[in-house]
Amino acid sequence: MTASASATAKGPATRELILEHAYELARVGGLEGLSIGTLAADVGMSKSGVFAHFGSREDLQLAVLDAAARRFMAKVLVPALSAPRGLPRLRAIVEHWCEWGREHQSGCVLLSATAEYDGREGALHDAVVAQQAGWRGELEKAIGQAVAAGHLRADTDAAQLGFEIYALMLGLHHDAGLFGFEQASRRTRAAFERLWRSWQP
Amino acid sequence: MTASASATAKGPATRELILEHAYELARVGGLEGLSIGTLAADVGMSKSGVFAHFGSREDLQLAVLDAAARRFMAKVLVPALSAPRGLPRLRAIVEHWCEWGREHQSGCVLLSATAEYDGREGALHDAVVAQQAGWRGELEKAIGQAVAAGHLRADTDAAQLGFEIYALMLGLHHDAGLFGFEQASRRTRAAFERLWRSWQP
DNA sequence: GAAAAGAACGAACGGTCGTGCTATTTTCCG
DNA sequence: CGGAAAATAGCACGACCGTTCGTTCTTTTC
Repeated sequence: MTASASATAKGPATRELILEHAYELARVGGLEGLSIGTLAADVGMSKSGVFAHFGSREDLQLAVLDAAARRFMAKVLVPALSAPRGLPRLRAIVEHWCEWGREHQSGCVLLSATAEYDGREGALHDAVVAQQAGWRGELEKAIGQAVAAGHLRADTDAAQLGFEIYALMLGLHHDAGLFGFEQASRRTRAAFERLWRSWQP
Repeated sequence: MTASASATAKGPATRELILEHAYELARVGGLEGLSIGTLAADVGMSKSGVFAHFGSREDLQLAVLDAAARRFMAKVLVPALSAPRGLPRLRAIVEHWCEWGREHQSGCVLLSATAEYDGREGALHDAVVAQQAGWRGELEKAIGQAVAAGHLRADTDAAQLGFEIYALMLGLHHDAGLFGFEQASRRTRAAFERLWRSWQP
């Protein structure tokens, strides 16, 4: 086959299918717990068939991490962009983020990846840092717009507020996994109301 | 050897030595990444020699988790008990907790364990939940004393404040691992000052 | 329809995993 | 010092790991 283009080639399609299964497996076992044999059995393929789509296990893990990041952006950031700039959009981000947390009680690839790789070095560590820094940047951008719109105090430190928002979401995920989502969700919402209030102009 | 008691028997002593090495290894690789072979090489013993001290890998992991919990209590809670009850003690807990975070940038067994086991079931999951619930209980107890002493608002919800404190410490650990401890520490302290202020009577 | 390319398979490799079993060494008490 | 008991080593096992290689089946292109 040369480069002519039917609707969809077979290769990329199954690669996507594999990534979908891998994503689900990694949610429970983390990227470190993801094994090619288990993944192949889950997809219904041979080990070598799966392996051929990624040059190595590390490349597979990188691809799963990237897929997770794209999903997160599509589920949390993109829908919030339809809310008006400023505090409404910030609230929308948090809202969709909580929903993401509800759907990922069994584990979130992005979070487990930070726990798995923050102490080591290598391509995965770098990718995790880049992903986290990118998302934090988006968050701070939305905060900056809320400041510019006068919805938050003019002397708001975007990085500081971004940290506190992120910390609350970490708390949600942590407590949801251990003590149940409903209780954790209630406390998170209460904390956010206090947070918004204390940064309002 | 029967049950008579010299100063220290050999067995428990090397068991403790093994646990020390295992704890350090688990800080980096997590409890899931802890392997008996690597541990044995690290201690300078044979695999079977190490293995004999714990009936199984799972028992080893449980022992490491327990050792981590005892260390945490000894480093964070116990020293804070010498501060007077109420807000001073609460602040002391946070202070020693931050110090713990500084010494555990490369990874904390207790936190990685929650990430590794919160979605599964089994003895380790149960142990993690018990440990986390126990610590949260201690935290809420200290909060309750601060309320009783009039250092915090009388209508303070101890569980809610406990959640928010814990969330900030999660934020510290997260950001310290990814972006450096100093920056994360500054933001955590700033957040805590705001937090205390917003719950003061 | 022949030829070329792509995709998946199956078997095998060297390693490491956790876990048994049997010796051998070390420790401790009388 | 001697003998029981505890501690450690050595070895082997089956299972799984990531990876490589040659083969086969399917699809596309000429």
